[in-house]
Amino acid sequence: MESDTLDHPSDIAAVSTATGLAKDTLRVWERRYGFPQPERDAHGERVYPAEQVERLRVIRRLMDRGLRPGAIVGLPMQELLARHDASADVPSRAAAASESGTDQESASADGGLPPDQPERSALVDVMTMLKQHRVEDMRQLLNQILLRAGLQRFIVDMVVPLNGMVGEAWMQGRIQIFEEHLYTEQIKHLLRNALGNFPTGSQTPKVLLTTFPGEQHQLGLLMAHAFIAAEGAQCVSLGTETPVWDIVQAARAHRVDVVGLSFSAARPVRLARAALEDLRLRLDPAVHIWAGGSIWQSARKGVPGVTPVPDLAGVSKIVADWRANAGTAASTISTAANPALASSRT
Amino acid sequence: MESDTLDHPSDIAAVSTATGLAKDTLRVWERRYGFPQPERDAHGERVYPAEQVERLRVIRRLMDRGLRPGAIVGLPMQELLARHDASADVPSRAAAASESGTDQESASADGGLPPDQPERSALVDVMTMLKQHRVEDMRQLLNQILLRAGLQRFIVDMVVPLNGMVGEAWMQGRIQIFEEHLYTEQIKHLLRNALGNFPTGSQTPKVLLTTFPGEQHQLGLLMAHAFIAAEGAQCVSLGTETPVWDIVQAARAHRVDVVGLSFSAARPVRLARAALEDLRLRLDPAVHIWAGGSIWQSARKGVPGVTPVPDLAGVSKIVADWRANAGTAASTISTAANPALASSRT
DNA sequence: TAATTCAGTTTGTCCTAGACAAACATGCAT
DNA sequence: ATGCATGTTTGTCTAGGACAAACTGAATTA
Repeated sequence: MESDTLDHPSDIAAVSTATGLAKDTLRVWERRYGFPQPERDAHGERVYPAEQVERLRVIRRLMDRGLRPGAIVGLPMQELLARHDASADVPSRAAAASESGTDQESASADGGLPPDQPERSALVDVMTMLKQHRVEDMRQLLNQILLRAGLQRFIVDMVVPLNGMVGEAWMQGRIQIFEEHLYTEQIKHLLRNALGNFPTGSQTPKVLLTTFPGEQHQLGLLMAHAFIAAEGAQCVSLGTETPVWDIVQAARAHRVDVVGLSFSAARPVRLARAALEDLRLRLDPAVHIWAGGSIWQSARKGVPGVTPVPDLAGVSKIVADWRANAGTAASTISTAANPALASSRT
Repeated sequence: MESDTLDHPSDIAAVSTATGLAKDTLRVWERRYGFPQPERDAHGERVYPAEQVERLRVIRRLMDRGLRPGAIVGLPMQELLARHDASADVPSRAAAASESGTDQESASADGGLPPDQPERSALVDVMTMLKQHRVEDMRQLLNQILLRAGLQRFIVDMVVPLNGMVGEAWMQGRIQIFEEHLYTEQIKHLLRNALGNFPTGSQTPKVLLTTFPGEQHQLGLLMAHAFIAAEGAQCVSLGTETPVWDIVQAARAHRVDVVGLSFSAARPVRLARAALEDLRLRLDPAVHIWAGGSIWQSARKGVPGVTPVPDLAGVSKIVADWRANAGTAASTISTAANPALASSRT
């Protein structure tokens, strides 16, 4: 039961999708670090033993936490797990609570909520149910908490920590990928349902929500959507992966006040920044851009004309700010570096 | 209003994500067919003019309809659109009604429903609202039809044709990508909501639903989920892109009777077949595999031990069949070639 | 007429190895 | 402590060659 590590070798394409590492990257690592070191089939093509794939996945996880390939790629499994524990403790509470294999919006270790929530044990209960595949029970419990705590608190106190725990558990092999999928699916279901019952109030600001191409990241987007909607703003979601140009078009067509983008920690900061700059350039200067998600944990500098939203709890404030000085041209705001970092790095 | 074709050049990575064509493929086409023919930047790297990207997208669309690259890659835009109209008519009604840019489960041009549905005009209304960005009106109309027609008829009579129309409209430049996204998002919302109100009946069979890695394809999966749930079966959805091995684990853990996979027409048949064979091999022989979606329009042979579900209307029958001879080992069934083809090819 | 087999062609992906810019770390000066 | 100049790390791009799987279409058989 414990166990069954994937036991069959895969070609480079399979490894690439399984780990999220580009094929080019896999080849270049082999050249540079000597790992992975796949066998070759009759035709000279790479064949990766399952054990190496497993290691690659863990490496990927560590990288999402900010560790750099050169420091970890060669290491044996045991050592990797040790690094993992290490990185969970010291570097920053934010990074520790953050991230999940699933995908997730942001962490709010210091989100300004009572430290001893009554939901503490509920978290454990949910994990237990997940591990025992009691889907129906899990859904009921979550739903009950949602109703009791309200949408925003539910997200901050339950969903965010759960994302972390689920990712953690996967990393340590305590749960399988399919259980992670199952969890994600339930949460999405719940949030969508809750969202459906919200009046599509025509309050300001009107926010267009989506992600850039490459950011599949549904749960994060959905959490943002729910949070902003709960704040009384009017949301239009385009789903994930909208090309920049189409975001511009959509913003124009819907006459939105704000474009909200969601990012996961999983992708290179460089791409995100380039896309953001591109968007800022093409978008009407009067339209604000809010960029939320875990990139802000690894990015040092912000992007001119873009408001960083390092955690969900910050949403309320930003909406309030917007309402305070509505109509101000966006591109002059927040040229400064990301303030979120100042607090967590030390 | 009409227009704004994307007006800025992109590098190979951007083109790859924008068109869904692999980078290797883009390079090899250039070598073989002389198209695309990107310019080069100061560093000798490819820079694709917007016009070529546009053409590539149309080519991609035509390929999804079954046309082969060699026949169309060199052609100018005008000619491409002509081919498009041609392919919509003659080859097969199935292929014409099928496919959409969004993504879609299957077509049922001959799904056994009254040819003159009262919803005929509703389809046009929805398209109009979409083009005018009257999101709220659109949602209300769709919801109303859903309630009146019931889930299954709603999907077959509204969603499937709409998917086709939206894809069509995009192809002809009558709507933008973001409008397509918007449409998809609304439908997902609606279906999830409907699904949420369904009792999670513990009837047989118990079906595990997901897609293979690489198949992002949420809408198709969701439609299948809704359809099967409406049939009274018990569904567990893992969301999209579950690795084969994890499907096996999940099937075991949940003791399901059937594993249902959803496929889009967009991806190479070869990969799908390989994955299916792999899955068949690892899965308990008593568990049936249902493979639904538009692959069956381009695949000639079926896969041993896998039941093809070429269109949603077929689901009812297959569920009924299962109930009739429940418990029969699955791997002996349907070794024959795909029956769906016999009718459409001639 | 319809299904099979066989050759011939098309097509996507993989291979190697070199190059370079952007992101990062580090040390130095203010 | 903060700003700027290093040096290093790292992902992605390039080239043309190779090959197997998927397709086409004709010839064959039931």
